[in-house]
Amino acid sequence: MSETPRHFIQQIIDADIASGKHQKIVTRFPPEPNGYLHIGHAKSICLNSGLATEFNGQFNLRMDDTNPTKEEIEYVDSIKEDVRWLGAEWNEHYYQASDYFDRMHADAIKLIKLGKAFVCYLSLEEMRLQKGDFKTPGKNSPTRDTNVEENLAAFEKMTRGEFDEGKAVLRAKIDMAATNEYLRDPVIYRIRKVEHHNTGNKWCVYPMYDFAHPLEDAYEGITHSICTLEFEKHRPFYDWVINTVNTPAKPQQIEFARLNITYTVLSKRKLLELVNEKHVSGWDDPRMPTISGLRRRGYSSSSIRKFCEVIGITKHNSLSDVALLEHAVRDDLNKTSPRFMAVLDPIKLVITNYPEGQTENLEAQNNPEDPAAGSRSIPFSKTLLIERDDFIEEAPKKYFRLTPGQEVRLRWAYYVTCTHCVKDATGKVTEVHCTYDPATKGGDSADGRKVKGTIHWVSAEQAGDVEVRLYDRLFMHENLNDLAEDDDWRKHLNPHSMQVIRGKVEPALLKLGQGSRVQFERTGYFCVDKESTSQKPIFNRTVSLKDSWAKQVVK
RNA sequence: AGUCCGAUGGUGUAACGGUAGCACAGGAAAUUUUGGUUUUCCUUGUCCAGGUUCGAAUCCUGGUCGGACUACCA
Repeated sequence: MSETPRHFIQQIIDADIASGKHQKIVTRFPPEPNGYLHIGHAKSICLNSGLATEFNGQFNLRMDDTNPTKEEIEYVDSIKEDVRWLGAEWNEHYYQASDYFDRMHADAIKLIKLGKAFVCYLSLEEMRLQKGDFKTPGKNSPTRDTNVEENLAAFEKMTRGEFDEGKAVLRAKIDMAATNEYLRDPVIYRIRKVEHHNTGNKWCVYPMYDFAHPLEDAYEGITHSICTLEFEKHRPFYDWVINTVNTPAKPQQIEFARLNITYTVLSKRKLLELVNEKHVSGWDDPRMPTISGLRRRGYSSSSIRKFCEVIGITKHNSLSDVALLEHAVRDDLNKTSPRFMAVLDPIKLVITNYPEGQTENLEAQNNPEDPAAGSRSIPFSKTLLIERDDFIEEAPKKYFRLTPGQEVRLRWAYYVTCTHCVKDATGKVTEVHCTYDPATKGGDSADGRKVKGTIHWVSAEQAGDVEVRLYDRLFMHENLNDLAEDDDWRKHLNPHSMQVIRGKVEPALLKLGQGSRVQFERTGYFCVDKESTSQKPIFNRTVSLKDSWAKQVVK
């Protein structure tokens, strides 16, 4: 009878609490530190930490670092930073799979002693051949029935480094005829003579994910081990490990659908390639769907959490419209970001009847959505800069901006009436001229006269110069999971995903620190880039404002 | 091909045998010192075929379509 609908995982937990199966729940987010976190991970982080919060349970952050050849400390650091930034609180519950290597090794020996694991000397290729396929059952390994003592000794030799890589593995002994291939005597330990970023050279045998993961969960007392759909078929082996090793805790694996977003790639491999092939400037390029990229782009963590809430949790694959993400950030930034005026494509506006050389300061509200945000003062003078497309000499119907004879409001300033424009030899408009009504100071007319249009401006003399980076979607193709095999996803990169321009801004904008999020009135939400300095201010466009006039024009 | 999983407007989701609802997107209007915001209204949906039932998105059967799986990766 709750107002908010409950997704299937919440329902499972509701039932587990009701039945007394668990008094307290424990969830975890277990990234492999081999890449940066992206918005798809955010979905999982919000889910797991959100459940822990909702049920007053515990949330663990755990590095799943069981493969020393792919993982790096750089990634560990970025993952922690991103999870923290998202607001998921792990408190003291930070763990690393590599911290459990001793216990896992002991549990592998336990399996050998139970007659449930054996050392196998088949080559990779031989093992593949003997595995069978959908139709045909696999063949038993020649060493499948080796006795416990020999297996123990052989595993000891593996552990001491007496075999070369690939010469021996430890396998679970289950059933080579199982319809689920993950039960056909899967490999649980392999030899890797590589330094591990955490355990150094202590080990040369490392556990496989399918063996390690259920144990990690059990060691930590995870009650609900939530993962993505592709692990569904691994669940029988997950349960086999838990039950055969007979761990005190019995975590339950639950799968949900991973996130897909239109015009976006969310595979670690492709993101890595975007970085390595220099299609973007790095993992935190503002066009990247990584957490660090979104953050640099100006997304707030609350907008990302909101997005994750809105898309829901299900068991079927779907493709979320990127507009949902953009809506979440606009909605948040509308309420929270202060407004400023910035002109991105300037053209001169001369107020012919305004006194030459005079400057006055005008008061502007910082955020109409939030009176508590206060106000600021903006310099005004005879020569202003306005947006080039806020003037059209021969305007279409319903055009509310400047055109000869039309009166508009300069935001927070005066009503002005356009008189004419000045053009250069090529016919390009170089100046717009107008007259102002001194009685409309502040942007209001005492006689009740209305204007349809309000435009933004900056005072030419006082305006600051800034670099503005206009970002657009990285890809032009809607569903990048749906390409033909011979179709390279790189061919769908948007060549105009970043446009760098010079803008003119009101002075107050120059005082902002890196990461500040603002709205440029009538244009969009922007934030101060991390490369921004007082000598060279840089603004990133997070997302444009909705523009119903632009839609009108298209029609 | 086999096994498993799934299918609700254009998109993402809710409804747990009893009025198909919400959000986004799209459209129309009102308000507006941002053609923003806000408000109101509108368009569009239960994969198909049978069955059970007074009643089916929901349960059953069979199809169709989609996804996952054939690593000493996670």
